[in-house]
Amino acid sequence: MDPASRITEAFDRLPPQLQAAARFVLDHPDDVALLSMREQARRAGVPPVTMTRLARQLGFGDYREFRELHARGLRRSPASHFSERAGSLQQNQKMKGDAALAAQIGWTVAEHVAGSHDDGGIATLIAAARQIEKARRVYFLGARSCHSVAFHAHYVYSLFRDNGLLLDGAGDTGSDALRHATADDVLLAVSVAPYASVTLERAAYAARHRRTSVVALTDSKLSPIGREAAVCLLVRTTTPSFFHAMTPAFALAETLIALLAARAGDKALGAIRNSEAQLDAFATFSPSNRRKRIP
Amino acid sequence: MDPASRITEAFDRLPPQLQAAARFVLDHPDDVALLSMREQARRAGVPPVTMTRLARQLGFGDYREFRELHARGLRRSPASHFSERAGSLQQNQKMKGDAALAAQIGWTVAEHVAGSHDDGGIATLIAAARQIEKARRVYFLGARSCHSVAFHAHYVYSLFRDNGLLLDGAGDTGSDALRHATADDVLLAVSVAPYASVTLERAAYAARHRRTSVVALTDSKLSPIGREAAVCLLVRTTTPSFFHAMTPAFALAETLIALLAARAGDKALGAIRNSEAQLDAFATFSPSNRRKRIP
DNA sequence: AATTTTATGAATCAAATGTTGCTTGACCTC
DNA sequence: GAGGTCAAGCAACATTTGATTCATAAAATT
Repeated sequence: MDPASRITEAFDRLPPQLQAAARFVLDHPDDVALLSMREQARRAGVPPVTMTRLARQLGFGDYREFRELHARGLRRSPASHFSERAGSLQQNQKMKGDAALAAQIGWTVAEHVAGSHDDGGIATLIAAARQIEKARRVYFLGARSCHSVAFHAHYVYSLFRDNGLLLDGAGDTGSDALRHATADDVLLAVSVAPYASVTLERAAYAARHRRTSVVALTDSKLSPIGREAAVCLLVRTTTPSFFHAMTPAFALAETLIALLAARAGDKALGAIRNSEAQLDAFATFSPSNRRKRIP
Repeated sequence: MDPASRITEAFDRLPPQLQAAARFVLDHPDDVALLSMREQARRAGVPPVTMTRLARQLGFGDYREFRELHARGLRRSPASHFSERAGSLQQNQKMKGDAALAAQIGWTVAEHVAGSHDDGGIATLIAAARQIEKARRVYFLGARSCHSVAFHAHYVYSLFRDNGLLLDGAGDTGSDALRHATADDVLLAVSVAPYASVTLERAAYAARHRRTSVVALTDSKLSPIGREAAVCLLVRTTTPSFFHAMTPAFALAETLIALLAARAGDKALGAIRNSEAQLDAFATFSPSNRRKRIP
């Protein structure tokens, strides 16, 4: 529950000194997260113990708990929706071992997905869409763990545009097409740590020698590819598991393509009908339960 | 001056370890203000000294100075304490057109990811893991939009097990390997609407003629492939966008593989070190900022 | 090849943090 | 007035924090 309302609710039942502390907390919630507890006590004009007691009185085990709740409200990407749910679920059910791990992975990733779609994320998403829309040709590049992302983006993109090219030819011919890249083209490059060398080399080649604008889908502005890029789509990849997660990158790529389709409007719709007809002719999909949307 | 721009400006002149620290700071500015310096160092994967040195290098006398600059950017204006950040909702409504769509997609998908990791989801996830663990061989199958999911699952799986096989040979030889499938094998088949015919045919062949158990990653227990399956991992694919989302399926697959790695414990760890060594020999990854986990 | 310079992490240090135990004093009840 | 309860604060505590020192390793320079 929101700590502020918890305080106001309990305020009247508090002894005078605790009320003084509570008032300070209520008036300076940011300080609770940013200052040391002793410093808060100093400013509130109470001895440090009082702060401890306040937290305890409000039902927290720790002052750390209390502080972290305030910190969560302060963070700029407050996607905390999922981890909150995680906490309660886990306490209720006392998941153990594998189940707990799996659950934590799921919630963390969900949070990362939501987090990459915050205001800043969407702004860059739109910037990327603009770049791609005016491109003569769009190259999709991603190696190893990032390959699936590039592949999928290209696949869906190709359902409504015919100027997309996936750079993954067999026999190391993957990037031959880049030889014909121009300054009017866009390279959508996917690369998160650990950064596959091929991707970096090819993106650098495209950017420097072909003057192609690079839209990077990566994990940091300062990643090798982020520095090369005109637009930088950022995602988190950390998880409690052994590996890092590609799901957030996948999600952002998917949204980007959906955004492009939406912006193309009827044009995209017509193209998709076209694709459907062609795929029908090949009996690509099972006839039962046919849906409207292809991918 | 803005610490972020000060970092990007000085980044190139920094030694590698300081760059690692700088990256963390730039990627997690909130954490700089809210976490202890040592904790930041831990998360950045550098010793605590490095953080001190970074602050000093950037022209701050103290780490405290550095942190306080970040804290200042975090503080809310006094007025907003009471409106309690109804921000996210309001902003969503203020958003228009593309931005609103993108935000909604992100939110919906995040919800689906979290939803597929609920109690039931995790139970089946563990059931699937059990099946796979005792398998002689594990086949990965997914066509079209589901290909990326199968590909990624196989890629990560192969980092610590050598009995995985991706069914996607060129020239329509994709499923020749299934001819040697046995009842001791498992087929992980990914198939969501609209269901690609190849996947269904091949899964049916494996299940009926080879007696191979099928673990299905699909959108309904009643989907063509769900009825064939021994274990059924379910995901939602609906979005407000034109297409349906593959991200939830991707996420669940990723968790499944992570779960397998975790359950394998040290065995998996050793195998991964092995993979790392081999990839190092081929200089697969960029040496800068090497992280611990591969995929 | 030799020498200087730079980069890095382990060990160490004093300062601070949050907590606990104990004491004091006020107020109430019987 | 004795006994009890509750607030409140002091002092000591083990931890943790951020900084410093020093030895070694790696680059750059001569």
